[in-house]
Amino acid sequence: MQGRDESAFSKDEVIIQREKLSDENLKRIIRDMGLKVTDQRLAILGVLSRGRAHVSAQEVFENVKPKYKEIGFATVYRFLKSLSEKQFVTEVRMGGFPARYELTPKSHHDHLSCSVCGKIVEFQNSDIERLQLLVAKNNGFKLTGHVLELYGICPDCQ
Amino acid sequence: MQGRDESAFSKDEVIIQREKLSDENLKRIIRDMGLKVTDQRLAILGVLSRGRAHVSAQEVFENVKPKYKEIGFATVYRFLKSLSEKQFVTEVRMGGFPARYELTPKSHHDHLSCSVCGKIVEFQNSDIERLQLLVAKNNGFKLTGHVLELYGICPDCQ
DNA sequence: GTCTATGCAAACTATTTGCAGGGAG
DNA sequence: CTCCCTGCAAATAGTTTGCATAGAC
Repeated sequence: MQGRDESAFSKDEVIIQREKLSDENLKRIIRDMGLKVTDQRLAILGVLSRGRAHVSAQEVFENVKPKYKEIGFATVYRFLKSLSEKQFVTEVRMGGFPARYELTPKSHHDHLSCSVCGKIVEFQNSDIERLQLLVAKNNGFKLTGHVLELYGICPDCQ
Repeated sequence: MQGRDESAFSKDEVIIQREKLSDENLKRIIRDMGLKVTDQRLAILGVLSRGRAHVSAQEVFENVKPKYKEIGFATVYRFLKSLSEKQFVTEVRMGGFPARYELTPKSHHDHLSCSVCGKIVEFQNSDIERLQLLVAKNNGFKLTGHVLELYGICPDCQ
């Protein structure tokens, strides 16, 4: 999808290591939430853990449907909501696009998203993080968190 | 609201000047967009320029209604959209909440807010802006905007 | 007078909820 | 066997669009 050579590879861009979760892991996550293990829930979690990060409910639905043709949107939304509430997944909303979901990453990162197609790229930049701390300190604040979302037009949409 | 002395004043912090727009100014804005001047449009712009920053379409509607009881949501949305497209207002979407609109500030700024008392400090930091551009460029994106919100605990609340 | 803007209602998109039956523990 | 979970359909919230009329220029 990206005819980009090594030299152009940004130091900021990160390929987040999403853990490969075994079926047993998935089941434990569900049980830890105090919920029952069902095929649908396993399938939804499977999509989140195996597939591309940042999937919309629609995409989850379409990925699960081949196996469980009778699954409904309600099931997808309801489970995604449970997962969000329990912090197992993070809901990312950008622009007017449908929410996208990712397994809550171990390592912090920010998002760069395309305002045309909605594609999301993750990045980390320690210089920005450091400057944020500085701004907070200069204002006497103790920094506890931040949201940094960059909007732009991706190479494919330009 | 700020029992703080001069020495603690950060170089990053800015007090945003929100311009007081006269009726003539409002009309000019509308004409400059190549649109016709109507009472409804003046009223909508008036709400944006006089009231609190970051109003939702709903709030604009409610503020205009007393004067123009027959106004419809469509008019509000349509004009807000025109204003956004022409960059006269900026659309801010956070979480799953309805979009909020503010007259595009002359000087760009970000927010540092206290998670205890809710106080908001606006700041500018050109180093961070520069780094953001770099991140976008490294990923082949054309940067069009960003949201940077820092959360922390202010001096008074620590 | 011409063409844009408006109000209304209906359409649309993303998401949530009510309900009766189905399945996990 | 008991609830929780599911699918379906209907409901909701925010926003957009189609259309006939009203109004700006």
